[in-house]
Amino acid sequence: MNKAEILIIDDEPQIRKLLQINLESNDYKVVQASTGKEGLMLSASHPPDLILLDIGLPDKSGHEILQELREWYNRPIIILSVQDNETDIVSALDNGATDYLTKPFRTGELLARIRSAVKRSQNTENSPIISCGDIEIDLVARIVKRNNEAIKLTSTEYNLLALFAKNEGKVLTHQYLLKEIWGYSYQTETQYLRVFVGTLRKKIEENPNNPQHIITESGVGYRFQ
Amino acid sequence: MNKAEILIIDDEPQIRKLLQINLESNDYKVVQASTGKEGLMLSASHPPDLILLDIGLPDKSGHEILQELREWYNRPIIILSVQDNETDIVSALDNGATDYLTKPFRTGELLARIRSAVKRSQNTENSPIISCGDIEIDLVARIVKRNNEAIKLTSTEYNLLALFAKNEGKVLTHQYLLKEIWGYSYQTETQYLRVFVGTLRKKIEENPNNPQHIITESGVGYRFQ
DNA sequence: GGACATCTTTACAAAATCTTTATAACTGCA
DNA sequence: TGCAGTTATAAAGATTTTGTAAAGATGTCC
Repeated sequence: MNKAEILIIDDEPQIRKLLQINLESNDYKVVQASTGKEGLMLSASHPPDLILLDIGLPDKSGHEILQELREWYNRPIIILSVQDNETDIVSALDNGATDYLTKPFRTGELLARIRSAVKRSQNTENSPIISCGDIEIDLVARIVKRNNEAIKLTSTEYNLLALFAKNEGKVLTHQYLLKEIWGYSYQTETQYLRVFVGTLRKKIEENPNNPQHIITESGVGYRFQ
Repeated sequence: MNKAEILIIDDEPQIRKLLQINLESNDYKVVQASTGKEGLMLSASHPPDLILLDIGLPDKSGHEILQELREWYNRPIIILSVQDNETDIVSALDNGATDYLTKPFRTGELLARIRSAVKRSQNTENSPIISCGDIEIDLVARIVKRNNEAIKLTSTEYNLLALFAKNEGKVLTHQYLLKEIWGYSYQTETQYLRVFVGTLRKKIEENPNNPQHIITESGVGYRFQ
């Protein structure tokens, strides 16, 4: 199973270190940024599963970063702050923060709030297995089966298929798919999609030349059924 | 839009009263229960949009109530508690609580956390569907059905039909349609429209020679009904 | 360091879609 | 009826989009 990835945006090295140690020992992969700008770049080039954002950054206010992130990033953002005033908290929550903790925080509580947020964002109607015709996807174990036989997928292939399955029936645009899987800054790389849809079809379709699961919506995107 | 409904489960009347006043003045509908048992009954008979649950109840511990609720209730549950110990918080969050506030709480913060939770739980709701006789258009999934059977449309055909459907009954001029679908500089290309209305009629009309949905308004434009 | 899996990029063929042209059909009116 | 203006349909041509194979690049694990 792949580790969930967490991006820490905080200018204090000792806080970053503390978080890193705690998160890594709880089986998260950690990426760090010391400025808001760096955080925005990192999240755009490779979207993490959750962002821990310090409000008091040197270059830009955390509120600005939050707003910029929320223009496209829709996974959890937990705010960490020394500020314990209500205005800050309310404004952060209303601007799309998932949660708000004041420093010093209790590590156990932070971890629990991270677990809770990640679980909710993976939000699959509390059924961890998506079934769709002859395809079965176990979102917890990250295993895909076709006619009860396990299929070997690379990490990107799996992420793409899981995203499709979570949105069964809906047309997902190229832009959206690229943004979710590769990151905000990859929105124009539609050729990636063609290649990966191609390999996915070879693995999950009965007849890849006449796909029954991943349907092309020409000019728009793809649809999973 | 209907008011969101909030169920308060708390044994202290003065807290309930305080919450009630604050919530109602923020346009929520409020239902109250003074015991865990009553709360379970009320939520089962008429599920609210969000539950505020006090941990320290006289009959059953709030943790038990939480677990029982989570067996079937998947909208937000926010815990209110005088307990500020980490064990309680972690256990509540891991048992499916959406958030955890310690009393005394700040009203503005509670309201912001409620807004945040409600917003998040709502954006997984189903998509709006425009229905029009035997035609059904799902604007989010980008799917068109006739007599419950999916119809394959090209991107331009779909855009045109969606535009028609959003303006059901109104006459849309050639100019307007061309401007919306093709762009400002195509306003004189009425032949495009004829071609695409033609293919659309073939796909969605019972008898394309006697269209019932896309009606020609000679010299002006088209009307969808 | 080298074998291996995976991702990225390139090139080209195939398919789908859009645009244009030609022609037929309809409508209202003298 | 015949005419002018508008609309409908079919089909050829042009363009865009998609699919596939394969080579190059990158990273990982021993």
